[in-house]
Amino acid sequence: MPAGKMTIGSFSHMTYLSQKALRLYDKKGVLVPGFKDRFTGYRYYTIDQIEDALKIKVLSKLGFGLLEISEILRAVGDGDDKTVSLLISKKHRETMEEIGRLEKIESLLNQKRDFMELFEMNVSKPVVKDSPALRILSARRTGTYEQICSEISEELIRIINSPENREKGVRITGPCMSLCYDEEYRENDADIEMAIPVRGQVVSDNPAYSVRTIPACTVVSVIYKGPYAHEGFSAAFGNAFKFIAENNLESFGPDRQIYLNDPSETDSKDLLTEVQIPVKKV
Amino acid sequence: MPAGKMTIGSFSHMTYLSQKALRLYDKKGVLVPGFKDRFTGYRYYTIDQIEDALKIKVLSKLGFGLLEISEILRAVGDGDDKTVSLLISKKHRETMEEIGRLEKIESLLNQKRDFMELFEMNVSKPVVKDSPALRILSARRTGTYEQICSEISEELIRIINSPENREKGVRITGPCMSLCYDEEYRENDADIEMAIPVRGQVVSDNPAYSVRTIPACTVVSVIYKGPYAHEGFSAAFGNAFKFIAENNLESFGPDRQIYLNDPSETDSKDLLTEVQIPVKKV
DNA sequence: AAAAAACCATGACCCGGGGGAGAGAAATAC
DNA sequence: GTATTTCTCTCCCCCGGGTCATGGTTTTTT
Repeated sequence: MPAGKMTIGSFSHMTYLSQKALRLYDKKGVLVPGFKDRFTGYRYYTIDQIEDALKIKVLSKLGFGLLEISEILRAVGDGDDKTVSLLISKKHRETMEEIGRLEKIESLLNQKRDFMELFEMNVSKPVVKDSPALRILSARRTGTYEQICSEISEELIRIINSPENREKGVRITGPCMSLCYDEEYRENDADIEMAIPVRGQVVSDNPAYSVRTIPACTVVSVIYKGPYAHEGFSAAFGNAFKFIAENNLESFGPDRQIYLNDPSETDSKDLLTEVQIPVKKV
Repeated sequence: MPAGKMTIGSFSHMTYLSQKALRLYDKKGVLVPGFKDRFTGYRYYTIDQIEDALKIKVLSKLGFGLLEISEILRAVGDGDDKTVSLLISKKHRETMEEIGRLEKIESLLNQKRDFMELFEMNVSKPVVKDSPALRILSARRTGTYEQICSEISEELIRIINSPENREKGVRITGPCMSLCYDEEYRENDADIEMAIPVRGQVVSDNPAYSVRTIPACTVVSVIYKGPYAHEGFSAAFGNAFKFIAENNLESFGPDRQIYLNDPSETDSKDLLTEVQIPVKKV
């Protein structure tokens, strides 16, 4: 019965598991050495454990985590085939999903070889997120986009910067935004509410400009970079609605555009706009 | 100029990057907030940084590490297209390799659905490793496997356990092994050296049994589980030699079989044997 | 002006090990 | 019997954040 027990080094040599890994398995209880010197802490493995080690190695290469490996080994020991095959098919599913994810990445990397293009992508991917309730000062009007935006936003700033409101601690709490009430996109005669998030009691001499709170809601959001009057801008909407359709969502309520930087002091090609489309929760 | 700077929370909302991630990026220097309150430690981001954040997010989703992302952003800033495309193609390669690896795993998981089969695999994958020099007590003889093994190993144990050698501190330092000098596998008339690793000065009354040191060498190794007289055993050799051929290695010198557990006290189906085939270094 | 709510900060643990430091133990050599 | 080499031990940092926990700040509400 030569070498009934082995040190971690020789066990490592036999199983092709690193000493580091073996120590970890010991700590995690996945593979605890048969003997352990109380005083020196030395680990001594038995020959029987080679088998377990080989199993662990196989499972590990297959992508199972240590916790799953422990479960599987226990289930195998108990003859619990159901648990085992459940874990297997779960891992199989996960692996296929991961492959799909990587394949998408691969095609992107392959396609955009010269890469700078990747950064020219001026429409981000659509994302579902929760938009908090906002207390806004706003006015709603019909006309062309440019007109309404410039007119109303000027007036909004004027109101907020009035001495009266300044004294009352009224302040802007977020970027300027517009809400579009049209069902379809229209160039002229758009029905638009221009708004700016505020804090404090706003006093307005113009009754068209009032404070209200838009409720929190779930939105599909894309960020667009570039001038307002660009194809990419509608592409942003396009992407968002495509995403909504693909995911069986239903949009409702006014779309929002949030002007993340100031048109008056930003080069138009660097403008950032977030498009938010409220959707019903799933 | 509404909201010239944002807290980490609103920046997180805009960029879809978690606060945790943003703090990490700050620490790693990948994306440092534009302003930072010296006393409270609060981070304030500027609108310009949204762009960087979006880039980082894209790169991160593509699988780049933070270090690589920093490099890319810097290179992009410097207009250093070469570095960028190098990093891209590197990542592309890595991604394809990863896909290949996962596809192999996927087919294994798919194929061995009922899984218990996976553990019935009684031949491990061939591996190249370095085998250390060993000081052995051995004898070489011609005959059938069974005969030689049982005869010689009995004698080896007898010699080592003799009172004389016991007193001199002679001890066994590893599992029993055999070296096969035949070019081809042969059932009868095999030329076999049976050996056992020892320590100390061994005294032998039989000149056929002598101590020598087999040199360290590189070997291809497979571990086989099961009875010696099983198909799987030759499968182990088969796997190993296939592996050697596939990797353009050249085998030389006697093959070794290492008997990891004791035949006399182990059920034959649980026997573990390591097959080592010395190969020339590449 | 005080109380409450929301927000932000740091820090530690988790995955699965690789890499390395410094100290103690075991084997070999003389 | 001693000295040297070789093992082995534990402890800490690294990847890229998710997930608490605890405590300070800011904003909002009353």
